[in-house]
Amino acid sequence: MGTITKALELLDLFSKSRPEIGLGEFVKLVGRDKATVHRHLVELMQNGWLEQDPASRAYRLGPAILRLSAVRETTYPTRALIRPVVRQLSEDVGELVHASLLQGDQLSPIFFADPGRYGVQVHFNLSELLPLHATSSGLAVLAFCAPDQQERILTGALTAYTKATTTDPETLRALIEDTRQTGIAGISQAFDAEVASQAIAVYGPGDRPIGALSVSVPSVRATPEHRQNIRGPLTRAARDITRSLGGTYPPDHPLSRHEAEVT
Amino acid sequence: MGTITKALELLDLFSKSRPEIGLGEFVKLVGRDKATVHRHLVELMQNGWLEQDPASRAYRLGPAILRLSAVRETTYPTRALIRPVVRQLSEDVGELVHASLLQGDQLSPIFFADPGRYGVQVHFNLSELLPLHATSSGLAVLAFCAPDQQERILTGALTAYTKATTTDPETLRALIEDTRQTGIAGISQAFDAEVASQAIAVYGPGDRPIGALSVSVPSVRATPEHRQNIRGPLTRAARDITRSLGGTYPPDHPLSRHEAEVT
DNA sequence: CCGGGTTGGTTCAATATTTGAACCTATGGT
DNA sequence: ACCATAGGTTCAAATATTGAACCAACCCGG
Repeated sequence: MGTITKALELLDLFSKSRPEIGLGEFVKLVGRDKATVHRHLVELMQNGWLEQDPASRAYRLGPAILRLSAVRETTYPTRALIRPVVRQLSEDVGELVHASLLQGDQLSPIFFADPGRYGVQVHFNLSELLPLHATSSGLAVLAFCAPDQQERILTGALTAYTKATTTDPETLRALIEDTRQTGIAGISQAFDAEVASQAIAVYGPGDRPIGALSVSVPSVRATPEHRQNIRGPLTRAARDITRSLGGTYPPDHPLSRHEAEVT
Repeated sequence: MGTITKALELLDLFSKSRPEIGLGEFVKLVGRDKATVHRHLVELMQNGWLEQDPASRAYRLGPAILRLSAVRETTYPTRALIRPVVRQLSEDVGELVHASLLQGDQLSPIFFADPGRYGVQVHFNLSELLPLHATSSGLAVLAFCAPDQQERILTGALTAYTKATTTDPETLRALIEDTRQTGIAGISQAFDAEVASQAIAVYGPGDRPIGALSVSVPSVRATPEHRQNIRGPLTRAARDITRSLGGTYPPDHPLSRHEAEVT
């Protein structure tokens, strides 16, 4: 692992629930030497990627991030393109919908919408990275991503988030095979014990998925009929996103065949 | 310069006018070896900070940025706090107003507002970094920043953006001294030949400025009266921002004295 | 006001990582 | 078929990174 990756990992530790991190906490979280971590923090700070609270001495994300995210969104407005589709789908199926983009070996959620219709609704925490092996979005991507990446995930550490998380590589391979057949990944209670979700990969100009679109349903409402009713709108929405990102579904993906659309 | 800084410099090259950069272009821009640059690009890409267009092979900013900027804004909404003040000030003075945050030895603009009132209006390009020595915002920060940073800037390369840019360290020192007296930095035609601007530093919890608030006027309208009329609202707006960011003006800044308010 | 615990930060020799000249490959133009 | 250009790779040499030990400041109970 190179120095750059180590430094970027430090940045990835930030999230909504952990917006400020002290030196000691960093050390605990990444398990590297204090001197090393400190040097990295200082270098990130000098470049505006972090700033330090003068009082608590804790570090938080710096202004460099803001500028670059503005650059990315004005020149390549993925988020803006995805937003209306996610909103609409959420309305249509009456459930929480979120879209995320592949970032290394994890998924980075970039937008979610909650119809706010039922009393019970899935709560979604934007700004936490999602694992590929324990979420339907992850599975949707994993099933069609580069073979070496798939292998890396399957042979790597498979964290169990709930009792139902699949941590056996072979079982996971079977799930991947299913997903490759239908194009739709379905997972229940593997990341959150109360949630069942379905997801479809979305593509950009390349022939590998760049992310996924997912519908999450509280387990109590996850009947086979409800799940079935979601598939049509989900498929159409995923197609929309892929199209507006300038992508197409490659031959190895079921959605490349028009007649395969689930209705 | 450490590896991390080198990699982050690559990211900083992106801007609205340069949203995609190829390997060769990177090499020209940073003047480092192709192999080095490539290794850095790959590492940034593996972490989701860059992505590569499959067709053109050019690199662009990746989704990691989006997530982190969301984290920063939800937990420490600088941009959201600054936005209304910039808008209001722009309305009040009828000119382009922008706020930027110190990022290393440059300023990163984070918001601007244009009243859209006159026919001639300063055009502002968000998402380009601003130099400290050639902009009023920069001067406002430079006058009150850490001595070693000031020294580094003054003794470093002072790029001339126009014929009027101050590139002599001693002249710059005099400008800094002026700014320290009044708290307001004024510069004409030093960065853009058609623009004169005034700026005031803004502070966070620490005792060094974290950025600046600036009003830009087209040279043709920059009469002494107009400039004078701007100072009051600008001072009040800068105070507002500093206050809402949890900061105060330190003793070495003229704005720390309440009676010093320009009216 | 003392002393022990905690957290942030620094040093410097040992060492692993980065570096870059040269090389390879693919693509597009003529 | 050729050359030019751009992206990408290799491996020995050089350099930057590393981490155990150390220092300093702060907090808190006695």
